[in-house]
Amino acid sequence: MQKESGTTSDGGADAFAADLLRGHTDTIVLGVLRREDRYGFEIYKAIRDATGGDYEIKEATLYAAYRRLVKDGLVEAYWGDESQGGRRKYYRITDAGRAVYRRNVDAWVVTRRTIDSLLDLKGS
Amino acid sequence: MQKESGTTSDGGADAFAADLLRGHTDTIVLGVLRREDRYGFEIYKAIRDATGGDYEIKEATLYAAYRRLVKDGLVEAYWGDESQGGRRKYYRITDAGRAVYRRNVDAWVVTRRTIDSLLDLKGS
DNA sequence: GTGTAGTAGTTCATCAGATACAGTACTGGT
DNA sequence: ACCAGTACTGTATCTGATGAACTACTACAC
Repeated sequence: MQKESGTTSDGGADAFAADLLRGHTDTIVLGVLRREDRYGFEIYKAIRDATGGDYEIKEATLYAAYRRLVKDGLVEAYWGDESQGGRRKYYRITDAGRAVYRRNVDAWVVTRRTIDSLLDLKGS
Repeated sequence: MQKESGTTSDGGADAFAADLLRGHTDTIVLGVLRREDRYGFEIYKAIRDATGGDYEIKEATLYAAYRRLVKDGLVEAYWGDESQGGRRKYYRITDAGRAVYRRNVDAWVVTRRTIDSLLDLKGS
């Protein structure tokens, strides 16, 4: 994508979308998987619905996150036997994944407080 | 299977630092400049102190942000006349900058709520 | 006088996450 | 048959954050 002479302050009206979630994707996925196993597209839809259209974490972003999480041993993948040709790859959170999830939630709380204080959003 | 990300056996413990602030840097800088003009290193110190060591936005990151903000017309830069060789480059937020700041704060509130709900953090 | 540390600013190469885009494959409705 | 939606994958590209190195001045010590 290009800037299109983006000096106009309006050019970036919707440009701040999902970059603000950057770095939190893995934690969000772990959060979804915390309760039960889900398959990839299901997680995508769950997040898409939960964000209510405000943000949308793109499929490619999520599948990259799955790959990362599997590589790091935080989730395990297995193919569901839909047997009608459906090929759903399910993900299960591991103990290591739960530990990282808890740690990342703590980190998120700190992050939230940090940004709030930097933006002076205590009670105003 | 394995958890260690492979790069460093122990480095993962606190490796989640400032990437979580990613995308918010510009807004944070605008937030600092909202009240009064500041020079680069001063902003750096202000943020470093405000984060209390939890995170630290690196100098290079901030100077890159200043460049970006100036390029986009959200802040203006001018040299302070310290006249003792001191070379402090001050930054002043523009009207466009204030507008973007307000918009980004709104976006942050949505982001915060979004992540909170995805992590199921209603009341913690 | 030299050394060292802190202040202040800048440039550059590199990394990693997010995304656009393209592709494969199956299913259900018209 | 066609098309939209489901479901998964791969790759190229963009951007922000960072490490590292650099210039330059001041202050304090030895």
